[in-house]
Amino acid sequence: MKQVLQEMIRAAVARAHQSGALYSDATGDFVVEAPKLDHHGDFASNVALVSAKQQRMAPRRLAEILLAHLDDPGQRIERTEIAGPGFINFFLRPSAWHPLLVDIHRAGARYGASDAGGGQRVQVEFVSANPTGPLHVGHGRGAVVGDAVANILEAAGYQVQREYYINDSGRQIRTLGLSVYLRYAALCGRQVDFPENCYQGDYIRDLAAQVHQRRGDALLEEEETAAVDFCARLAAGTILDGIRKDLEDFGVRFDQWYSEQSLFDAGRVEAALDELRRRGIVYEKDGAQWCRTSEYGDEKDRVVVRQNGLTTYFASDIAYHRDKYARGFERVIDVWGADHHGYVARMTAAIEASGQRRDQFQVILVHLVNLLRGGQPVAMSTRAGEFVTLAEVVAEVGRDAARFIFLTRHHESALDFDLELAKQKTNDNPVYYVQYVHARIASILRKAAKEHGISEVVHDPAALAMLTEAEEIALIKAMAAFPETVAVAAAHLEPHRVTFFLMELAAAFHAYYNRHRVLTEDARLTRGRLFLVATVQQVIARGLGLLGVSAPERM
RNA sequence: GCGCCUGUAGCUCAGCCGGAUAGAGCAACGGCCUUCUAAGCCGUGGGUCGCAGGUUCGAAUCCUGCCAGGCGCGCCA
Repeated sequence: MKQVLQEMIRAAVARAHQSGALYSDATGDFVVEAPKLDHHGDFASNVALVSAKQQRMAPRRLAEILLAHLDDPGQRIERTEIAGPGFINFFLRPSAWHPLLVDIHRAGARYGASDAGGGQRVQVEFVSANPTGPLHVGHGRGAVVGDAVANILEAAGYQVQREYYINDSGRQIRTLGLSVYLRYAALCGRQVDFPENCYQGDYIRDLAAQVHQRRGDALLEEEETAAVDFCARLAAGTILDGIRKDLEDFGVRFDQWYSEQSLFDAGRVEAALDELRRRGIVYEKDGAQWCRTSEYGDEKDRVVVRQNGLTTYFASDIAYHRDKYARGFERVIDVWGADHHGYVARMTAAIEASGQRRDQFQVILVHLVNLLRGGQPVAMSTRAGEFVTLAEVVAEVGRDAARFIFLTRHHESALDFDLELAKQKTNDNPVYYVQYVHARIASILRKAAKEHGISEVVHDPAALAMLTEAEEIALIKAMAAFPETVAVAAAHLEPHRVTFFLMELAAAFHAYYNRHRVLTEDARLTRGRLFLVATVQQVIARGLGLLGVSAPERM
């Protein structure tokens, strides 16, 4: 509809220019948009303001000339007005909206999709929590944001791969092994000091018990390094299995689980460093090896090989990201916790130094989640091992509520997650507000089949023509915003836009539902309204689907 | 000290690649269930968009400076 009006305006300018009413046929960079206020019409354009200077004419006068030359062959426009400093407001006839309803209905699940991405291969890497402990709510937010972004990019025409990077090498894993080993030794009756920098949580004791169950006291006889290594591998494997299960229960699936250790095993870390050395980007200083990230926008150069000969985490990351592009991804998106934001510049620098463009790499920084219960903060201390896990939260409030709430804020804004609120089945809880629309419509459709013998929603132009109530047009207008919402959400990597869209569409539906009946005495009107609500149901389902939230038939 | 993020109604937040009288939800107050699910709807009140400048016909939005809060600034991961 916007495009139609845009074309009409362009044509009007051209016509006015031809007739000599305007100096120029230039339109400037004008927009047609849905105004915030209803009484500003269905659409408004700033064309007269934008091109007033070029046309050497006052905006309002220019607007008048444009309107005089406006041709509306489709008879879509009911009336127009010139308002404020020179906006042109368009008020459309209800009939102008009806074809859109048919389009949406026909498009089905493809409605809102586009080919903006042109099939470009994109990788979204998210969660990637170290397998040293269970996932907590913060990981949950990252999981949902990453998953929803991936869905939205798919809808926008990208070919998306979801990946989880497993940090299964390095010191944290050794610390994990040591933690389990020490708890195990204690189980065997040894007197042990448990250092503060070891993992404190109860799950470590559980893992130690597993070790004991499997090996008895025998591990104590082995050399400590080997024993710790055994504990590390067993613990990391067990924890990772738990993480997989928690994510699966949360509706998050990955196409690929990529092991850091495999990078070393395949020699990719050395290969990446070798290449950078050859190109003089990695150099030696003070007995360590450094990457010249400062030449690519970072504050300073970064160490990739320490004095002790061990590579840093950053070195693996360089190799890992190099491999991502080698695997054919043209764009790479990483979802990180906001506390890692200091890492963005160096990673971007490394990627550019490795031969990619910096715009091929984007980081989504997901901010903190404050867990509350009834408005009171829930005590959480990772260090002391006291935290509420993602699995516990999902078990308590449900997958849909948790996912939806994680997406009710911009990801760069801290989020308060109140467990009590999330469980409430009231309008305080937006997930039910939206799902309820789907369930209500399902209920109507069931009743239509059962009591009115209407088993199929059919397109009948005469029936659609009867959809003239303000609430009906408002519903169609709300749905009309979906493709742009998806497109903008994809362009900005902002899934919360879909959430807000759904809440608005839901509000429009509930208002309609309370004011008008779908199933009426008038068969034709009923047919039209059924077509309308079936379309709404379909868009709601599609939107919820992008967020990974279910669309229930009953509630 | 430097860098990033945040600052919008009593509370929680949208809006931020410039547009009209800044929007929702919650909370407060008042209404709506013999009819498709009240997990719903309708109405009322509520604002120096952190502050100060600048650019612009026009700024919550862009630029500069300041203030407040969060986070980050390792040869840790």
